[in-house]
Amino acid sequence: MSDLDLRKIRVEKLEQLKKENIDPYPNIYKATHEAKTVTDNFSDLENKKVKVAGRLMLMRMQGKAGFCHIKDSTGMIQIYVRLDFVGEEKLKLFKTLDMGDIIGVEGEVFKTRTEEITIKVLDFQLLSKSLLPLPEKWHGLSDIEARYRQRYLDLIMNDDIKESFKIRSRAVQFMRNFLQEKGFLEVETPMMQSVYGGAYAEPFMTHHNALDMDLYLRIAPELYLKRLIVGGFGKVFELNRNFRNEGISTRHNPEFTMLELYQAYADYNDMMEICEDLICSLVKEVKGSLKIDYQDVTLDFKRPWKRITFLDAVKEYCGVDFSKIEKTPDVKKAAEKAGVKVSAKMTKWEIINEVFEEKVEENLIQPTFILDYPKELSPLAKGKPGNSELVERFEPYIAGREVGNAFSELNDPVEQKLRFEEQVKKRKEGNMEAHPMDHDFVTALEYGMPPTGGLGIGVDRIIMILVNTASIRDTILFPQLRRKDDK
RNA sequence: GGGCCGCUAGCUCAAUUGGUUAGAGCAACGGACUCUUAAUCCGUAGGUUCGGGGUUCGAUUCCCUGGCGGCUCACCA
Repeated sequence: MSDLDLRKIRVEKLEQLKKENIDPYPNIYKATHEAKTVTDNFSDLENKKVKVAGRLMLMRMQGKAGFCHIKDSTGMIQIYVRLDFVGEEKLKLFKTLDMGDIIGVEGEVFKTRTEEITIKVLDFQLLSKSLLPLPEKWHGLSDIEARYRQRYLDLIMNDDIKESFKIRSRAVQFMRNFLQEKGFLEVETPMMQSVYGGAYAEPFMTHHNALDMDLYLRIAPELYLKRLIVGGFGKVFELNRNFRNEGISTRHNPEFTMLELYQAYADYNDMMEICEDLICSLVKEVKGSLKIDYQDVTLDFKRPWKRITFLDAVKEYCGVDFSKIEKTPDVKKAAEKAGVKVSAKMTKWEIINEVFEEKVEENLIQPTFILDYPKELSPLAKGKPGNSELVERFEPYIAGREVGNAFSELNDPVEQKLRFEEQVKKRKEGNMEAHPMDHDFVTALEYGMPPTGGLGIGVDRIIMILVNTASIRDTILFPQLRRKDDK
């Protein structure tokens, strides 16, 4: 039977209901209890009247009586409908109901012979007629594409995905509370920017008609948050969406959630402390332990996490000590010898970074801080004293993936301007991910920004670990998909 | 964007080397059934096999092309 036929039958039922003056979509129903509160408080509620509302998920009718399960936001509960209790009219009406219909039931709480907590229905009301059949009750909805495109069906049928999004909500809430308790002020800065910056990425472009001006969706809030530090806020954070116009993968969605925080009179060591504290507290809160299973490994978040410099990490996993190699051609030779492909126009630090990505990242399973990155690749970070080529920057890695980025913020306006100019030069050479010049940001720095530490954490990637999924799509309710024409 | 894999009834899945009229369970419809648990039993109906083209006496199956998805590589930091 095609879905149109199935729908037609239900539409006819709908018409019939209207003929009988039954509103299939009444405005309100006041339930007194949720499914879980009934099952959790049976001893108090036994033989008492309750009103519960939910979606019909299972029906076992046997002529003049029947058991069904309804599901509300808290879970499932069994209901028992019987001719003796509801009368002939209502039983007839009940039999016309379909799985997926949303009903409100009023009745007494009892236990069946098999000890299942059940509501003996004395009266019920249809609250919303469902016109389309639900997926199969046993296997549910497993088609991955359908689960993303019709997430509502996924949520109705698959309790585990619903649980994942509850965890996500709790985690985000936890991060906000954690930071607010530490004195950080949550702020909101522009998502539509005329100059974008704060990360290496291509932006989405849009246009404001009244101003007749192109705008970019932000790739990061960084430069605005630092303006706020200039303005005198001591601790700020923003937890919201970023947009990057790049490939989609199990680890990338075009819009994703980022936490960025900035603290005046702090440096990257302070950020490391906050990062460790935040993530460990979060893991403990959500998972109840600092040791958790993720895919096929066990992650141990016990503090302190491993700390190793960028160059030492390359040395450890690739066997080459690039700190001892000065000239670009020699760096290139060493990289190629290590089996890393490099192109002719790459600079020394781009090559070493390539080696890091190829050889090191996949090994960083346990929570690890990689410290002291190349200055050339970190145009917003402050230099490391005593080394002209490195900056005070770290990235936390978990399960082989970069989950954040932090540094002692560059607050020297003259140097910042030079760094931007280097970026602009790279752009002209064809690197479209390089930063554009942001004159106003430099101006802000010229008024003076205190020494500041900043930290960014990829929220979706942290959630992936908490809900043990290999795909970022399982942490985003409506992941981006290619448009599919209906009909 | 490249490579590999997938797409069959509303859902979950079958269909022999290319061979009758594409099957089954659930859902639906009709009937029986007043403590069921994926309720059971009897019966009925339901298909653009992702779209288009080709090869063939014959295509769900083979070829070409397009669509969508998954994994992966690239881009991404």
